[in-house]
Amino acid sequence: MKNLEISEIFREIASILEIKGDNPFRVRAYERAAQNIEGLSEDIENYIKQGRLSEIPGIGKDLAAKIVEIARTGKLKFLEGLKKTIPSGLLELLNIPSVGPKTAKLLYEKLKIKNIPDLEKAIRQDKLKDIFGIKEKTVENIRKGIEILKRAGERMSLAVAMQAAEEFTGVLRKLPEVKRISSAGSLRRQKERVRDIDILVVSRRPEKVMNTFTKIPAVRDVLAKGETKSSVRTKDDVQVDCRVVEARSFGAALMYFTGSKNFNIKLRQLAIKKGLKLNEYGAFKKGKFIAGRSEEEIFKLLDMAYVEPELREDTGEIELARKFKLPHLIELKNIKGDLHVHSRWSDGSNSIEEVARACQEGGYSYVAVTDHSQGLKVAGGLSRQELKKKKQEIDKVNKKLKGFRVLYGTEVDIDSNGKLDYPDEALKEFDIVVAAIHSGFKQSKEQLTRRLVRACQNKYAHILAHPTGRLWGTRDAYEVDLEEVFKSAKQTNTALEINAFPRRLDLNDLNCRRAKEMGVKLAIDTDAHITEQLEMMKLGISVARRGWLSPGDVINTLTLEELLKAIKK
DNA sequence: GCCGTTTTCGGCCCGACTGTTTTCAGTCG
Repeated sequence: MKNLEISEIFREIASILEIKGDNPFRVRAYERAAQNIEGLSEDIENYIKQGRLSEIPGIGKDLAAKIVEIARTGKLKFLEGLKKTIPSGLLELLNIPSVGPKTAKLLYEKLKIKNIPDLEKAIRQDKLKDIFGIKEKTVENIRKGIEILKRAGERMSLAVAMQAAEEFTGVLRKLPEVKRISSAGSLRRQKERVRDIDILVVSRRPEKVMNTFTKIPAVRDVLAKGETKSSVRTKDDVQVDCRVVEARSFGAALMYFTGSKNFNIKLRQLAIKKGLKLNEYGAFKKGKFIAGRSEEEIFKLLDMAYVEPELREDTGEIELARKFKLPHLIELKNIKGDLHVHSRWSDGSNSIEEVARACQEGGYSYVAVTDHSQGLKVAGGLSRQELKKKKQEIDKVNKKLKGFRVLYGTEVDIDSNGKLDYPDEALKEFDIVVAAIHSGFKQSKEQLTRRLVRACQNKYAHILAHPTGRLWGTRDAYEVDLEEVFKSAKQTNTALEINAFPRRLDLNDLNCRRAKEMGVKLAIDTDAHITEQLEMMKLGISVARRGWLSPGDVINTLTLEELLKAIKK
């Protein structure tokens, strides 16, 4: 996949052109192209091979040629040339909050500042104030910005963002002045990583809300405080923005604040074509307010279907919404069971009965207890002897429980050649076989692909778990030809997993969408090792929704009888 | 640099907040 490589290059070009003061629309063209390529669910090499590059929005003749050049040579002459025109460190200045292209350029031209260390030195020597237009406050903001940049590591996970947001909405919701409140931004779009948190409030007393908001205990710095909009940074280095609007603007503001940016831009363009103006206060015709109270109202006005927040990335959803052909997205309540859960039999913490009762209380009608296989000693993998005892325990629990079924399962290891860790005569005894790679991540792409394909071809393997092996913060996805795996999964009726474990979320949203396009069935599982982790199903649902999945694409939305029929190979 | 139900040229989403200014440019989302 060259998709990310290409979008990185286009982003870099955009940054350089911006500093150089090039046509801002040209800059945006590169940014837009970068974003659209990043959002593709399909390998861009397929587009090249089939001459379909111009189908990608924002890709014209010129950018198409550049994409081909990068794919062929791994480089782009245009960028190499551009890089020579400015010092390489200058781009990193743009990462400093409050420093944009104009300031970066100014710093370079007046003080020959080429990178962040230069800038820090200049601040220490009090040289910035020599520049016309820069005074005490600006220097202070830049100094703080550098600090923030150094502290702020990566984006936070969706799970952490949900919690952080609750710290703020929980307090604000209790104010009598707050009529409505919602989180927005990438959190509402349920992206797997979130940079900052946006909160939208309806109130007639914005000053009260702003005062409370900026004084919430978690706040360390107030970055900006206005009449209707404020930004703070928490002690955990999370930026939180809060905006107050009137009730009649709630829908318009929610839409605007939810984004994505490209989605908003396209909708506003659509509005213009219809003789309307769309902003965060509403839709206006000749300056007169005509809609804005709810998002639904605005979509209706634009002659399109409601677009779920998770789809708002401008990757084809707007066009489908205008034809009223959007997929009906899966919801948490559609899930009837978890097909990948560990018990005390291997490395889990609960008995089978505890797992079963927790699942039943959660509203499920089945769960597959899938402990590790014999080869995975570190995780307490089960010998064939132990399997027999485990099966007996499951039978016992099943007799006890009414209206619920524990499925006899395993998470069987896929060895370095693609063979499964139990022989077929053991595998065929299981109700559910989940197969997964746990070692040999550094093998070649061909080897890894072959392993997964061979696992699909096993007659008794029902699900491929965490198919790309990524563990956020620990290791990247291993090299694997997913298109090949998808093809094989489709042919052999093997489902691929969306592992809902917060550090995994594997498959991710884009891969998930591609899998669906190729006709592959998915399973959303938590891989829970203690019953509390069963809750993580909601994160898997987020991925699935961002991956355009409907209930029909996911096998664990089926009833027990349907499921057991559907997984037969 | 892209794009076309006004256009193949001339547009390109829109507004809040800040700092340094006496009316606005820069940054951000």
